[in-house]
This record gives sequence, C-alpha cells and structure tokens, in this order.
Amino acid sequence: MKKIGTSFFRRESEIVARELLGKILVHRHDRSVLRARIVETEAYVGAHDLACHAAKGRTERTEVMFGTGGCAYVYFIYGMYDMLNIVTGPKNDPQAVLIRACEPLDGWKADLSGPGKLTKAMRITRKLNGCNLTGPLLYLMDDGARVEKIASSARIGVDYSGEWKDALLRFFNPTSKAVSAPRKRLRK
DNA sequence: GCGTCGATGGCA
DNA sequence: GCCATCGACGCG
Repeated sequence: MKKIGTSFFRRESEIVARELLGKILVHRHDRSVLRARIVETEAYVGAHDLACHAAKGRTERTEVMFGTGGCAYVYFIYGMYDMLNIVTGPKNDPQAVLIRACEPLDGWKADLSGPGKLTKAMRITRKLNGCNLTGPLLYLMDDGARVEKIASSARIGVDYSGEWKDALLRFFNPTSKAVSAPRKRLRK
C-alpha cells in the first residue's frame, strides 16, 4: 500500500484515467477517513478537446487545470453538485480526469455510483479546488489491486462537443456494480 | 424498465 | 442560457 506521488499525475490524462481504475481515493475529513476504490473515470485531454472546460479559455474557474498535474480541480454544476477532477500533465497543458464512480471501502455503505453522488458522500466540495493531491487531506493510494479488463465508451453528458463527443475517453471496470448508470452506451 | 422533467446557482 | 447531474414521476 503506497501513496501515489507527483510523477504519476504528470502524464497524459488518458493514461492517468486508465491507471486510476483500481486505485484508492482517500479523503481525511473532520476526524474520519473516507476511502473508496475508483471504478470509473473520464479523460479530458487538453485545450483542443471541445468537451474540456479549458477549451473555452483560461478563466478563474479553469485556472487550476493549467497548473502542473497533481492538484484537484473541483467545480460546481447544475446548482447542486461538485465534480472531482484530477489535473494531469505538465504546466500550461490543461488536462484532467473526472472521477465518476467508486466503491466504498472499510465496510462503509454508500452509493458512489456517479460523480455528483460520490462527492456528496465523500464530503468533497469546491473548498478542495486546487488542493495538492500529494498532501495530507485528499490523496490516492495504490494497494496493488489490478483491474483485469478496462472497458471504454464515449464520455457522458458532452453532446455539445462536436467531433469530441464520440471520443472513447470514458473508462470503467466492467465488473463493478458501482459504475454509473449509462452502462449501455459502452460500445466495447 | 424506460423517457422526461425540474431543481438550483455559477459562469461566460 | 447554458451546463462533465440526479431523483422523482408517469407510463402501462
């Protein structure tokens, strides 16, 4: 069981999105520790990716994505949900991986089968935007677990993104029951 | 089991 | 006026 370090995050988001499957997300909150295994991710591959928020330019909201990989990008959407992303790649290359679903660990009973559900249950909010993922609060662990097979599909909810809407940049563990709802759109 | 719809607020 | 969402509701 080892904590994941900076070099892991400084690579392309597609690679990181695949490798994050099976890794453990840890949030130390109040006096408790919330842990969950990642089973579904999406890669947003850069400013040229029209589904990536950074395609609309460098703004206060997207600023974190322009930093070096290894920080959290947490944004608020639909007036009620926070989305957790992991910034990847080098400085000034805005890439990120959206964490879409996890399985709770340590006997914790929670439904983490969706990006909004998982942040709510894990108490992850915009206050963690910009947080360094190699720090003590929010971080990732590798316990050596291997994901047998990785399934892919188009990303969810990005129909507005032209030719990018069909890119196979959603990755998930097909054996997990915690994968978010639109399992159907999988196309191998 | 499906499709549709409304909640709700920050952002450009 | 959009949204990297979710749960409730109506159907039959």
